[in-house]
Amino acid sequence: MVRGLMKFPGISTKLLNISVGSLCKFRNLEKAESLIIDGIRLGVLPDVVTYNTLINGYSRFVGIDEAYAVTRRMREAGIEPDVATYNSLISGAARHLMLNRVHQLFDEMLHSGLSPDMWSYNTLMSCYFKLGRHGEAFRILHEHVHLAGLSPGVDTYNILLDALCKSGHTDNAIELFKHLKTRVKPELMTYNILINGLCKSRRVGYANWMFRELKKSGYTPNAVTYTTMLKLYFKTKRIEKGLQLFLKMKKEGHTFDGYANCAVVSALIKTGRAEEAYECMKELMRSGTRSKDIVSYNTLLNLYFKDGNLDAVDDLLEEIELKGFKPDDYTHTIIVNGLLSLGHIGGAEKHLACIGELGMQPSIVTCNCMIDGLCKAGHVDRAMRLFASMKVRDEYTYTSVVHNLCKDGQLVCASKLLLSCYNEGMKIPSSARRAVLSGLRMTVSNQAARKTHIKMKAAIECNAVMHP
DNA sequence: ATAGGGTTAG
Repeated sequence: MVRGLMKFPGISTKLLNISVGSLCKFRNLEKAESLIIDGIRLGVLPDVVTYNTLINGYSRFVGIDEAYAVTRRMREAGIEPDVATYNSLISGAARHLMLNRVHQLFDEMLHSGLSPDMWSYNTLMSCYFKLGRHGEAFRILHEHVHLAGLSPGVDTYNILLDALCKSGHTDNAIELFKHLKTRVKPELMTYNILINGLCKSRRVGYANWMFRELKKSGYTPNAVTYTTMLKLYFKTKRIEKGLQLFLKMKKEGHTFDGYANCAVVSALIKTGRAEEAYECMKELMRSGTRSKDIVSYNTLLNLYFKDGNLDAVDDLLEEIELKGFKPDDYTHTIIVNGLLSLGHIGGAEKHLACIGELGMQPSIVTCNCMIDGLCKAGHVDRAMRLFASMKVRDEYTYTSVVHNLCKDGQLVCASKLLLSCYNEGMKIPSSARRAVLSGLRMTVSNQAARKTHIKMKAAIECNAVMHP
């Protein structure tokens, strides 16, 4: 291949870059590097683009240190890194949320006399957003971007909109959308981000409005748009409408990657339609290898568990390992929850322990399932021990514990936990409050307990006014 | 750099 390049001096480096680019794209970094070395031997000199391509590959697929090591080799070859080099390194560090590293690279870039561009700042801002540090992200936009004389592009707005939506500030997102339309042309992605954010916060009317805006602006909805709408239908219990949309998606070729299938299957499982779920899952597994990822395996695993098909579960777990997919938090939750719902309490506890042995930390969702399952199997004491050991808990943890303590007659404990939720501003469904109050209302013979109950009731009712 | 799928309580 390289010998061929020799025949075309001048364009040979361009051809080298194209080859290096496609090798890097398919994670073939060693081959890309040896191609560069062969090239040098034969007089085809790599340029800054060649090295940037390689650095980008290392940064994406290997690691930030390995990517950085290439910049040294680059300098040795007499080529100085440019802004694109640093942007690749920065995005690698940002992907792993290594904020210190990101800042270090910014400093180094400035010291080399290079100015960060809009892409650099976009990466920095998205890193701050992912860390939940919105204030600092906006500070970068207002102070650094404008100071540098840069102006936000549509991609900057996309990042801002997504962050606003995901943090629940959908009103601000809508305002920002109206503003950005006066400055840049929204992309299809811009609409998709907004529709998704509006759907997730149940702003159905606005979501439909944005969908119409999308079509008015001349774009055609894509697989992402439709999958988002599909989820909205399922969430609002419009199963038939969702299934109709899925049919349309299939006809128009929007189900190639299996995303929609997974959404449909899990909706069918939840509504007890296992037969149809199997049918839909079969379509997914028949299609290209691209759609068989850990998410589709998790979906299928959940289906087998909900169907009580433990033999199929075993086979599937073996297949997952054989194919080299790595079980994630969802996989473990599905296993623990599946075992619990089939009455295999000991098996679930064993699996929970084995997560730690695999070097992973059981997720909060997995623990929530375990707590709920233990309670329902009558082991409230064991559940409360796990509850006590959890460093972070969410509304699922508390809702489950409060309900189960009520059922177990531990009303004072349930009341205290419920009150602590109100104090922390946690959103607890009103059903939990009703359970506690009706428990407390039951007459107790013991005079002291009765007094405590009355006090608890008063405190909870007082909170009910402030947290309806 | 930025969009969609899979797990839990009532």
